[in-house]
Amino acid sequence: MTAHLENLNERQREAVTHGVGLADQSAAGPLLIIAGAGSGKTNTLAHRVAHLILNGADPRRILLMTFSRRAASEMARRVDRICRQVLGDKAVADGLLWSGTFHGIGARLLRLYAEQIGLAVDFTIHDREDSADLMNLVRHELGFSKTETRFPTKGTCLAIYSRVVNAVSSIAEVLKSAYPWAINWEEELKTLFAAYVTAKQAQGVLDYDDLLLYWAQMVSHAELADDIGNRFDHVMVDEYQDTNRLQAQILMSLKPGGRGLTVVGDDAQSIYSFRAATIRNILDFPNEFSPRPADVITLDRNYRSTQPILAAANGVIGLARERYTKNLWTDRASEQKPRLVTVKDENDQAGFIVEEVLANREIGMALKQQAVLFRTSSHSGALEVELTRRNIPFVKFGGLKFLDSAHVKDLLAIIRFAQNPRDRVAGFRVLQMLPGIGPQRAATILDTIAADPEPLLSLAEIPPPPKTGDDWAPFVTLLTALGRNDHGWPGEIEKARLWYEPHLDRIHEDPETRKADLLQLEQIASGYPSRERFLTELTLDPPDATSDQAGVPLLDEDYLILSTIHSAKGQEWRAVFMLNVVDGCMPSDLGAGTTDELEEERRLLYVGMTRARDSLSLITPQRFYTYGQNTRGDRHVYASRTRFIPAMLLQFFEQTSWPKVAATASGRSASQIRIDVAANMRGMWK
DNA sequence: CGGCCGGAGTTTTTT
DNA sequence: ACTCCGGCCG
Repeated sequence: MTAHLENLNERQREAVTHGVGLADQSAAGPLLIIAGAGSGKTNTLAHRVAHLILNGADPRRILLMTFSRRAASEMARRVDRICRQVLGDKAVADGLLWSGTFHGIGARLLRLYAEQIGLAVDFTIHDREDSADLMNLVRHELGFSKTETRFPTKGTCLAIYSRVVNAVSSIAEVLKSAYPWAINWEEELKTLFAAYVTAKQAQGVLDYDDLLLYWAQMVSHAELADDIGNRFDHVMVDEYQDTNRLQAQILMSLKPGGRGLTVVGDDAQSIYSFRAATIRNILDFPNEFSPRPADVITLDRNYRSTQPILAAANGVIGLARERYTKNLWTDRASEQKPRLVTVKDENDQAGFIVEEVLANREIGMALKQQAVLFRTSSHSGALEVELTRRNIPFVKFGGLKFLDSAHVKDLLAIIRFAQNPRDRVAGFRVLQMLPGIGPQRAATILDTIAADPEPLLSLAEIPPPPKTGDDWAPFVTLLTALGRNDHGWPGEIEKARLWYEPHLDRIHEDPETRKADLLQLEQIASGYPSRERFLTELTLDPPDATSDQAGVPLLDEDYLILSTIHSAKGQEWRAVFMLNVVDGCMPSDLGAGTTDELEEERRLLYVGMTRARDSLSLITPQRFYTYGQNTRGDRHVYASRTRFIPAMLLQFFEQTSWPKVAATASGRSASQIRIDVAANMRGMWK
């Protein structure tokens, strides 16, 4: 019964067994696990869940909140494996029903309790862009688009709103700390946000922030909090350093005494403050409870990286202004220090990586075991071109998503409008796909049908807009069918696609590649049991990779990983390359304003470095391309090594440059080479 | 309604 | 340098 504990170290075992099997369960207080990078955090958490189940806990009553759904399914897989090892073939972890992200769990609970909190059960969820569109609509209606001096853009308005909500703060505070240039708009913003909230409610839509906000409101009511809290015997939260105040509030309402509550995280890896995450959550956690504070267990043995890599990473984080966790240690010895590679420019940077990646593969390291990390999605541009040219398959995580492309959003808007005809953003988008219909006419039509209890069916009674012509009838036929549920799921997405394709030809460039995307979307859709599930899960958990080829690479195919550092969180590779480790990229020029921002950039470098198992290369191009701002005209900038690796840390690195200067060793330069091209040409045909 | 032009603001990471 | 937004005109 304890065989599964044998592979753990003492600290991990302590974390896994904490509070389990006590005669008096009420003594099982809250637990904070500070888990350094590569310390077996996921493994420990998985063992804890498995251990609880093996000791009689009901998996259906365990709430497990991770940062992404990828992390959640990985966790479930491991829990299942551990349980099977002990119990034989009995599948146990299937019962792990409540695992997902904060937002995903929030959406589920809200549907469950919708009636009790006065929410439409069939609410749809707006992603960032939809929310911005709605904000813009409201901004227009209130006349803020025509102010004397410029009013903040829709994106900025939404960002301010979002921060106020997630940080449980006030408009005044947020403006003062993060948007000082907009400080005079406080009153208008208040009006705008009020109207934005009203609009969302009238249309039965929630945005990302609402999933947390409504949840928090729901559990601020004592009886509902009890009811929801009592559904779960154990609540576990991973990556706690990247949660915000609102999330902490939810957690504390759910388990006020902290019983059965476990949170895991590492303050040195907090990199989401732009999303209002606060490090205070994890630091203050122990003292949230009285009279007895939470127990704290620290995992500081690193199983991932070699000693030289860890020494360098420790050096970097050692210069942080504040830190709370201890240095990591390992017994994985190696002679190879991480490399600091100087190259001329971004092209050489790409050339270096291609050469190294291929060399690694020669010695048996699959492409998948290697990753290229960067601060900003656009930094990998030159590399992507080079990889494509050299026929090296890759998959990129982070940055622009499949779902962000206009044609995919178009098709989704049709489905969303069918699901929720009150959703004005979706309706607006759908109607404007037709020729002869712009914002004005779309608004009128939406107003007219909104008065009808069956808006989609009432479309048939609208007189065809004069310039829409023959396109009107098929449109009405489609939406009426969708409104009556004629085609069922997933059949209706095909009908929608067939209707849309001719319009796509008219609206967008290169329709062929776009059509391939739509087929792929249809493929994805068929994997979901219902329209509602499809829409909800796609919004909360979009497919996060893009690749150089159309379509998702087959699972057995080998490909190189390209990822933003943010998307690399929690992962590891044998070889890691980091692009543009120069001031201006790391730290990002624009994120280097305040000390706090700067400190977060430092942690970002640390997170990137600690992803590496065996080999780590930080690349510093001497010259890199930059987009305008103050450097007008001069498009290239001479860069210097990141300030996070000052001279005193150079001892931890091997400094090299590429290409090797040995190029002239053969004794002749390119200018001395003579070849007879003409003879070669003739030779081609002999 | 849709296309074109001029001006202004711009970040970068994601649920 | 680039994109987005809003205004103007056909």
